[in-house]
Amino acid sequence: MRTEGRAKRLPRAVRERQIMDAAVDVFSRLGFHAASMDEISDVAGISKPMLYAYLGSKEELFATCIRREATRMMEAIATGVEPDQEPDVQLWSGLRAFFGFVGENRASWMVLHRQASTQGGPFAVELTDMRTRAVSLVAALLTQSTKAPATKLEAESLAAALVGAGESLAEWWLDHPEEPAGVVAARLMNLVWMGFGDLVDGNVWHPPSRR
Amino acid sequence: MRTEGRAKRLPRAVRERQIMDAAVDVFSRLGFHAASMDEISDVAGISKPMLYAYLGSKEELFATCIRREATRMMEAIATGVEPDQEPDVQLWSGLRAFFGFVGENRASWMVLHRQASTQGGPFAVELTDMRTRAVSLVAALLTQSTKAPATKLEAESLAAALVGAGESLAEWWLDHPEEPAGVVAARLMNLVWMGFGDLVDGNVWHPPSRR
DNA sequence: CAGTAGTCTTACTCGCGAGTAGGTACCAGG
DNA sequence: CCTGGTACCTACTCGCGAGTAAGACTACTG
Repeated sequence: MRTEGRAKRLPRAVRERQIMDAAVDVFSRLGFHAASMDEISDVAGISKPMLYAYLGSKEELFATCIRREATRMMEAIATGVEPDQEPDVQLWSGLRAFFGFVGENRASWMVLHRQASTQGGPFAVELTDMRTRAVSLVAALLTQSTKAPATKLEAESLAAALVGAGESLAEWWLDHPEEPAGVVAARLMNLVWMGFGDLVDGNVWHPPSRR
Repeated sequence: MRTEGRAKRLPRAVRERQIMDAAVDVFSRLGFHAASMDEISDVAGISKPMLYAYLGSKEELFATCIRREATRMMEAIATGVEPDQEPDVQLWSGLRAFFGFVGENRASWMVLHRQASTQGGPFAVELTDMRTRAVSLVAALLTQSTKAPATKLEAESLAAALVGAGESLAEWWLDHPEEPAGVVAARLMNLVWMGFGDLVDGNVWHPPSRR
């Protein structure tokens, strides 16, 4: 991963990108505390003072990583989802987009999910923000469905459970990469839409290919 | 939380308990890296060398905490679940036991879920062990249900999703402590057993009080 | 070609925290 | 009252990592 070519004297914007990429990589592998600024500057192929000059302190750098990756991910999902469709189709497209993103951005996902959630610092804010947006999205989807959950609290907690199920399944997926994204997404779709009760009886939810 | 009475010259077994309790408390609040041995010994009301004499290095201490709390939790669930019952009732009792434990042992839960899962060290083993046991438990429950998921992989991933949903909902619950454990458990039960599809149509799952 | 702005480096300081050396108090049993 | 053992302490060493001082090298601009 180490940058080799020693390409010298690059413009600031480019360097910042390189540094951010390196930081996400290192943070995802080691976690916030265990990651050292020396390691990050090393992976980025620059010296430490550059790092401080461009991205500030370690905490600032981490927060910036979170923000960037969270934005990337929410955009990926927003792009993938299809509004003005039946609730089940909306959920389905959202899940596909989510698992698609995780599959192609494992490091981003690890920084977001594992690292950010544990460090109680100013980062939790960024992360909680994104998670809240995701939960609200799902909660809105549930509420808009006819006789769905009554109270706001109920919808929110169900949405939290669903988001958590997605996160956890994504985590599991990291250990079983042989499965394609679509299959994993479909599985979760079936779980949350049909429920075990129906699955036990052999009733499954079909993707919109039949439409 | 600081131990005041300066009760002196206690037998080793008692001190070890105190130290473990203090360690779980500190680890849960600060995480593995940010927690210092000085802080732990301070909270436990003893000096650092005692800590090292009794519980070994920081890593050993942390691993011991994980093991103890994981065991406590799995025992709580095993005690709460009712085998030889219909699958839905088994799941229901398991969920109740789980949320009951988390509600009364927030610190234990945080150490287990947030801290242990992120530190890639030798702890992950302990934690993964427990999680695997939990997932296997659920997977077995699913497989034993008649026409349930075909492949082993499918059952496992669904179980992982369910366990994750539980973890996530427990996390959400920490921010909404006003809700009683039973309500939260019932909500998850409805989600995973009935699915949104049924919930949207107003079909809910009833706890076994009707039996 | 001097000046100025921006890129980039080596070589430090300094505090924090893991782990330890070397003791002191207290309680057995002889 | 001595002898050993166990509980317990103060006061260190020492490395690692965050953050910085001070300057060098390049490139554009007049």
